[in-house]
Amino acid sequence: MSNTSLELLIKNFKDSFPLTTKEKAELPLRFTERNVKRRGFILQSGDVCKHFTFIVSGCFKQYAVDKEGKEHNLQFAVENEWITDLSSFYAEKPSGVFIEAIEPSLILQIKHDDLLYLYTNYHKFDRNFRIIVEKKYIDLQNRVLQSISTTTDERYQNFVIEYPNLVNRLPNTQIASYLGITPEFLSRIRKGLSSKPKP
Amino acid sequence: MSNTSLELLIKNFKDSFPLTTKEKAELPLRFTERNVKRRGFILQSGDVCKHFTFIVSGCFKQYAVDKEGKEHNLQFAVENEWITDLSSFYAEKPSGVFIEAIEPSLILQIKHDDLLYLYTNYHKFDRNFRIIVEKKYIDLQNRVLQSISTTTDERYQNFVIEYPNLVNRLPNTQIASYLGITPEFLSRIRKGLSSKPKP
DNA sequence: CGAAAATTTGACATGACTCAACTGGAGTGG
DNA sequence: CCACTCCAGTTGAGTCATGTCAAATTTTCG
Repeated sequence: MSNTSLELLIKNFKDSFPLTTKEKAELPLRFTERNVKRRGFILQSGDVCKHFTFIVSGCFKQYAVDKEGKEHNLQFAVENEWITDLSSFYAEKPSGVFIEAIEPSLILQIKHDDLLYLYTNYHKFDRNFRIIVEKKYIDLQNRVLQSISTTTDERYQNFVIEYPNLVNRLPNTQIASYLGITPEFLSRIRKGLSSKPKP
Repeated sequence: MSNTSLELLIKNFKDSFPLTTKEKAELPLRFTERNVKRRGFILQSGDVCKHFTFIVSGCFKQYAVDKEGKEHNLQFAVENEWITDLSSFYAEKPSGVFIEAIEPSLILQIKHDDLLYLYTNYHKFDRNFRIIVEKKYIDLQNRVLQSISTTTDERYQNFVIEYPNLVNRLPNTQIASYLGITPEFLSRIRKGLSSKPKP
């Protein structure tokens, strides 16, 4: 594991509860560094999700594919964020989603058993991963709230405000999939058609 | 705290990681039992969410109110489940949601500081609350996936299959609010209009 | 029992999708 | 450097999904 990767990981934990020297020493033993090419997968539907992944650099999307073959983006994740399919990872059951690199990426991955080892032997990891998931839960809940209470316009505006960096990095097709609308309709929203009052 | 309440709480933890005798002894000291009338609030928008709540019996809804005064249900929770506004609870900031009893209910509540006390002094509570939130996260993610990938019909059908007990206990208005549709349209879905081919 | 809430229904308006065609860049190979 | 393809993005026309509003009916709960 490279030094810069390790430092970013330590810094990420530090934002919740800083690690002790002994805890820090575990990281290179338990995490594996890996390069992923653009369009590379770290999880495919049907496989068991074996890793909890920390993104050092790059960008990923997590999506499900419906019966008609359409992709539906569940989330994006960029550098200094975590991604996994929690449901598959903990239950060790086949996943229903894909996790794919949108950009060439550098990641640190920990296997299920190694994470359980950390949980069991160090109180702090239980705590820090509790907080990681809590933050993700809060994001998801805001998203659910938006999906049931706002117009599609507003949801797009909010996306632009909340993830300005993603708007530049992603094609609109991907954002449309995330918002649950067609690319054509997103195009019209962007043109401002739907917000114009009649002349 | 009554014995039956305590037993249900212990049993709830046991489904993740069973508590030791010492840990069990903390529960009556840290949790407070409370009766809530139908339509009673345990959290109102604008207030800080001070408790993590375990439901012994009864049923609650968590919802946000938009500018037009409409309610949007984020989640329901029944006996043997947990409910709080995580975002307000941990940040100790004013909440944007209400949590209201749909039925007369009996609950156990723990305050922020008491929960932090348990987290700090007993590894097991960090772990068990990590698992509680992970399960809720998985539910939410499935919900997001449905909202961006399925028709309204399917979402209602899934709701009926996944929460058969709730369908009996809740008025359809509440379910419509949860699904993000109008009560009128839900009524039509239930009539099967939207799936019927033309005569 | 009586008031308030929930449900259903009809007519109409609007949001959002589909499909097909067109535009305009970003590679790629000659 | 040009011609070509490929893909994201845009646009228009028609259609289906869902919302709005209003009224009639039923259910629920105090």
